[in-house]
Amino acid sequence: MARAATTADAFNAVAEPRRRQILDALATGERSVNDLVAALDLPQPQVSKHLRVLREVGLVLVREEGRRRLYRLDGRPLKAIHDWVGRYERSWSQRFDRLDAVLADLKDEEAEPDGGTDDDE
Amino acid sequence: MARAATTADAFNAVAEPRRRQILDALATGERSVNDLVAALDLPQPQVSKHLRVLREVGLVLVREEGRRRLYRLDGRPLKAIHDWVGRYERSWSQRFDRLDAVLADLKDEEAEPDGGTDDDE
DNA sequence: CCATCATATGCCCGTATCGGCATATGTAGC
DNA sequence: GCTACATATGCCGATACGGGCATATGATGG
Repeated sequence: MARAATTADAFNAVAEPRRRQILDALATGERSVNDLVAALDLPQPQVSKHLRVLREVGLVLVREEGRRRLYRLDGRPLKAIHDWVGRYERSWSQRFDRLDAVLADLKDEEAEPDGGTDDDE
Repeated sequence: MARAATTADAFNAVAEPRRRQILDALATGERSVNDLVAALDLPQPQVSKHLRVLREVGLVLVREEGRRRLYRLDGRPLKAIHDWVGRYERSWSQRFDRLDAVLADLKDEEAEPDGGTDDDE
């Protein structure tokens, strides 16, 4: 089977650093391919290929203007990532550490009703 | 070169759905490998391999208890993802749509000072 | 119509993936 | 020590990636 296609979903598409760079560059607004080539200092074919992936997962939209193509960000597919990752916020935010400790203690008590080390608070 | 290693960073590690499932299962608390095997209905070697990847990027911690290994979530590496994705929140949140439209209009005016279609808003 | 600019595709390579299966390592208990 | 359990590792095949480079497609202007 191998790894899931990069076009499988936003998670895979965005795992590639260059693709994130492209999105970052597009955050300011519409840009042509050549614009991006200059901004990211990458060979043009690569940029086009990365844009293809981003387009297939719906992260960018294209608009044709004369002979150039203007790419535009569409971050909606990122919401899924944000939502999923957001569920773990407690696990890095100091703000939730105390709560987690309490929950862990409660779980321990469930498992061992006789209570073990009753480390304070 | 090929795709970046799955162990390159949290972005790549988490792009794999099964690994997300594992993290989800660990969100409740520590679990042994066999626990996860049962919960996810996956062959044990696969679970072990996925756990290896998650460990290498620091998303899980292990604790040895007798002959079993208890894995525990450590979501800190997810913060980078959350931070990056968070910068795009405006692009999916309705809350920011109006602001974006205004910004886009401003940009258009910059580009075409003679004004084009002045579709009201 | 022909040359030029802008972008997309195609092909080759080396690499690392994930899945499946067998097996190695390691611990527990008799 | 040997057997059973728990987990990790190794090897295989298939796949598709990302980079490099050449080239096709497409639109513009003379």
